[in-house]
Amino acid sequence: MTRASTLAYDTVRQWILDAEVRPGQRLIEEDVAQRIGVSRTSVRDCFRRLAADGLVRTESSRGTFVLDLGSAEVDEIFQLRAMLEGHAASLAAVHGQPTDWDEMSRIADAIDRLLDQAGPHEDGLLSRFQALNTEFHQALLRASRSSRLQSLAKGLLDLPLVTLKQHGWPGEVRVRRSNQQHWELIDALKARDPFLCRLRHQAHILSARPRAMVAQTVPATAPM
Amino acid sequence: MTRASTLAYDTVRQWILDAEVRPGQRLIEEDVAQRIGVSRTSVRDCFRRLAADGLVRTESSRGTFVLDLGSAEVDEIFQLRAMLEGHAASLAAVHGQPTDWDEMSRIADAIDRLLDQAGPHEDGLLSRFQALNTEFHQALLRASRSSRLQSLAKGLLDLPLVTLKQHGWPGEVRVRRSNQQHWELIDALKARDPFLCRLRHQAHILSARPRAMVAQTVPATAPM
DNA sequence: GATGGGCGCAATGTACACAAACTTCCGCCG
DNA sequence: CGGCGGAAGTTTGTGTACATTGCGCCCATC
Repeated sequence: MTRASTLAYDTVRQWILDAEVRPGQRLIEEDVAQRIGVSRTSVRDCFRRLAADGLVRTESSRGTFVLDLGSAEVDEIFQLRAMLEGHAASLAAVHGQPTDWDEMSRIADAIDRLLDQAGPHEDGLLSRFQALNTEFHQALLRASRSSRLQSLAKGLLDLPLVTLKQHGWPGEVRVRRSNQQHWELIDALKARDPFLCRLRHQAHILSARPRAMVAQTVPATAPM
Repeated sequence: MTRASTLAYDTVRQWILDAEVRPGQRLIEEDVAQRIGVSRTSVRDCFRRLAADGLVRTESSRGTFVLDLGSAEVDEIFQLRAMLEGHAASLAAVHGQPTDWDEMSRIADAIDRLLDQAGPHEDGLLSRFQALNTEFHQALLRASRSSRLQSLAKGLLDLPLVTLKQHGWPGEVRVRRSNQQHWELIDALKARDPFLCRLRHQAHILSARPRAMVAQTVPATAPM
């Protein structure tokens, strides 16, 4: 699993996240194997790992298909992320260390600098922001010191990325506001206020949710 | 993936849940393949699926090892279950159908009958109760009509089973009380009270948590 | 006697070949 | 003309053989 299988995994994963393969598209083992230059065995192995991540689904004897999320499902994922990462934020307020705040500050600063340096609408800006944003959220998860929670929430982080990419650049105003919320979370963490951390981070995540189809979910039972 | 691989998956999964292989034990692909009567290929496939379930972990080039949970991790899992399944309960109160209540009632009734029929301490009673109990919780998850939440929570259901088995039969009083809580949840679902459903089910799950090491977690930030 | 390096074995990782299954398309019958 | 059934082709599932890697033991040297 050291070389070929991991190469295949990284490659196909990037294809999916970069939308180089369409959502819902069928991936044929031999095609993928030839494109990457490894054997079908390794590709099958990589498909299993991607299936575990939820990035593809494999139907018995019928093929594996790239993740295709409806807007209702995207909304569902954001709700779950709000619940799980909100919990992580409150745990981080208690179990986190100053080095964790440093790490998160470093990433938030990188996002600020990215926005300052970047021109009006550079290509790849969205991808670089998403990468840093994901890093920030993962740093928070690590700070919670809860490995199970970490792996659960991590599994939800990447899923909506391909959908979000289709929405295009959300606009500098929204992105700056989002990073402002990152800094506010860091403040609450430093103050070691678990309740405030939970609420701020939940609000932050739900703010980033795409606007379509916010109805149909149940406000009264929103995650707390 | 239809025959051999699934056979291997079911078999090894049962080994783990029945504690026929020790937690932390290394599983050697060829040994397992010979014991089950399939090839190493299928066993590798089944290991990947078990790793996705979290029942084993595979270290690159070093082997796959049976899940071994410390008591702190078990407690962590129960906290997460309370949060996730509590949310599922509130969603079920809104999205659930009468057929769902029927299904859950059927299972709760089966648990009652199991306790009535069984003598003082029949062997395998614990396993049969755990099976029915898992069924009940899965029925609730289905009633939530949230596929993502369902798969997340389902992944946590089986994990502590092997540890719980080591604690032995919890006693008829506790089991009857647990099933009483099942009936109370069904009542709240029928009343379509999301908030009450969430609270009752969270309390139910935390009640079933093993007693050791309940400290070290953070009461003030308990999942809501 | 202890430590470090190299060699050998065992288990995993990879490739390829064969078998089973699903899909599709074409022909036949109603 | 339409629907159903079968056969061929494509794709996945499984088994086996080979390469690679990690680990431990043994021997040599200090």
